[in-house]
Amino acid sequence: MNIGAVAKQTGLNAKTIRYYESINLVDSPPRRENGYREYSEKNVEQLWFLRHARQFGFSIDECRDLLSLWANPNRKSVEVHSLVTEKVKHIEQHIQELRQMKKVLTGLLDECPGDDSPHCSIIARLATEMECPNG
Amino acid sequence: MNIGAVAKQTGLNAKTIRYYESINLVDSPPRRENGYREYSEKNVEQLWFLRHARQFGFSIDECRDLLSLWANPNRKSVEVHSLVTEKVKHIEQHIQELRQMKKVLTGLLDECPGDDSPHCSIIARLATEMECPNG
DNA sequence: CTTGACCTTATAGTTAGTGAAAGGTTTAGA
DNA sequence: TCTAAACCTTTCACTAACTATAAGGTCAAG
Repeated sequence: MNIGAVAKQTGLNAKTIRYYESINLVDSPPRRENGYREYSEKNVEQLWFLRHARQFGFSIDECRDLLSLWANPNRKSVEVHSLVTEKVKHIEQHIQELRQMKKVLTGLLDECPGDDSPHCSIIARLATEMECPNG
Repeated sequence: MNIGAVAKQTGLNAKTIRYYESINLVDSPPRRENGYREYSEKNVEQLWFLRHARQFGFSIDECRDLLSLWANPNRKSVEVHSLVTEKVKHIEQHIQELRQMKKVLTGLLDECPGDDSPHCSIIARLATEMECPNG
């Protein structure tokens, strides 16, 4: 299978696939005489795995760990479980930060007339020395 | 005022201040004979503005727009209002995406025993061809 | 024989800085 | 007066995860 077909099948960009290879995230497929990459079943499966893991929001480094756990028949499921638990915690944190930001900005919007006048409390607050709105 | 004092006052890193200057986000302060930057009140105010805007979560490009609105006495507050409204919308979108991710991962966690056995439905799901979990 | 769709590589750009290298200046202390 | 610390300067390289571009080789159809 050529890279284009693999890209179409997995939904990954061909450039992304080459990128994953360049950072040694996946095995390098063998090359044909003309230099083209020839993907085996196993190569394609790795890429599918990555496609899914990335969609779940895992970083490249986390994907590296997941791939290694996948490949290891002696893995303990608790390792996977704690990796994912950590991930969920980070996501929760991120959500909290965004909620706080949204709250502050929404508050500012209420104070801004939003008309043709130049008076705007948002601008005023940005320009004024004040304590940190997020903490 | 030297860059170090400005950094201490505004809470911005000196490198960050130089960086903002290098991308023409703020006015370049004049230099002394020894080449050191000499910050005026106005220079420092711009940096304060940036500090605040960044804390509110605005990107550098958005800060550029906000700075320009701030400097423009003929601005209409509706321009600021719609810029911030857009920002809030993006934050909401982002939150929704993270919520969806969290939901899926939490669901996976429930299916994984988290013990010493290698059997793990999380790994299994990542390895299996399936439809996109986010949409 | 040419056109277009493939494939290859290397390089640079994206965000918003941070770290390091290598050096000049100033100030405080011995 | 010398020196060490604490400033300041610049430029380059690095981060995450690709994407875009350039410049070129290969292959299949008409």
